[in-house]
Amino acid sequence: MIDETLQTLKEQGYRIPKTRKAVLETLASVAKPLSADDLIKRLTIKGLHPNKTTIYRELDSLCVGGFVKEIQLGFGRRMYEVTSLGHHHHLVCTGCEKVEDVSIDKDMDRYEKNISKKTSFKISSHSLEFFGL
Amino acid sequence: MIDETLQTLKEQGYRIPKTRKAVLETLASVAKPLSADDLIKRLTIKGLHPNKTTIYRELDSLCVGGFVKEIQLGFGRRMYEVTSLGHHHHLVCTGCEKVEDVSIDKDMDRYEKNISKKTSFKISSHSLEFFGL
DNA sequence: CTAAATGCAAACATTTTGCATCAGA
DNA sequence: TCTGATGCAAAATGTTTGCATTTAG
Repeated sequence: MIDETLQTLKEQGYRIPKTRKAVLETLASVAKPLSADDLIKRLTIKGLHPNKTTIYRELDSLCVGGFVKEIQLGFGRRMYEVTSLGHHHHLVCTGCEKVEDVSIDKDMDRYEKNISKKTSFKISSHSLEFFGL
Repeated sequence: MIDETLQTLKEQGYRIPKTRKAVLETLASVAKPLSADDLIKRLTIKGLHPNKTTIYRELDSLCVGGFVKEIQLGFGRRMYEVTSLGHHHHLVCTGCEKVEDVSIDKDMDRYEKNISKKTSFKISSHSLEFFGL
């Protein structure tokens, strides 16, 4: 639930203006990657009229706080997802830009550890996308 | 060798102006993802002065032809690699943007097939990036 | 009250388009 | 020669910044 997230935000000194709440609610309920522009459209439907600057700043804050993360899908714009969905991968349709989630993580940890061992690279995350139709 | 690529290009009706040759040579010799701007800088050092429009168009053509592919590293700009390097994954330093290649593909095909079976999604490619320091 | 959040306009960075000109085969 | 490639200027996208104003707590 996002109530928990809001609580954490408050404790960290963030305030909870309606835009922030709506951004989190929207990202959580859609459960798909959205762009800044997607968010503006969805909030507008809800009767809010957030400035794009606000949305970009909002997404940035939430990323820094770890509540949201940015993902790269090759759409020519940044896409964002709530982290509370848990780690997963994406099926990306190269035709219509539709995105679905998949989780097939069993072996990924092993991979990461292997690579870290071999290369002394400190891995903090990975992203795996499948492209197709 | 890129001679082979150039030959293929010719057979497909492409011409081989010096910019195209230099773009392919550079991408092949650097063997790391480069942005349009990186390419312009490198070609300038080689005494060429390609217009950015030309470079973007060039990269686009080579992608369509399958000689080059675009990869998403979250740098805020598109990065390109020659496909002749073979499929591999990337270790991306989130501090300095340095990129290294890794190939750990043994199980990926199995994953792809599994997903295709379960979801009727036709996978044409995947990308896997590890982020860290 | 006061620091955080917002809006606006303008700046930035990257990529694309239209059109006239140039050049490889 | 003829079509593909190029250059230039301008526009389209997506994102960021500075600064004055508003607002949540």
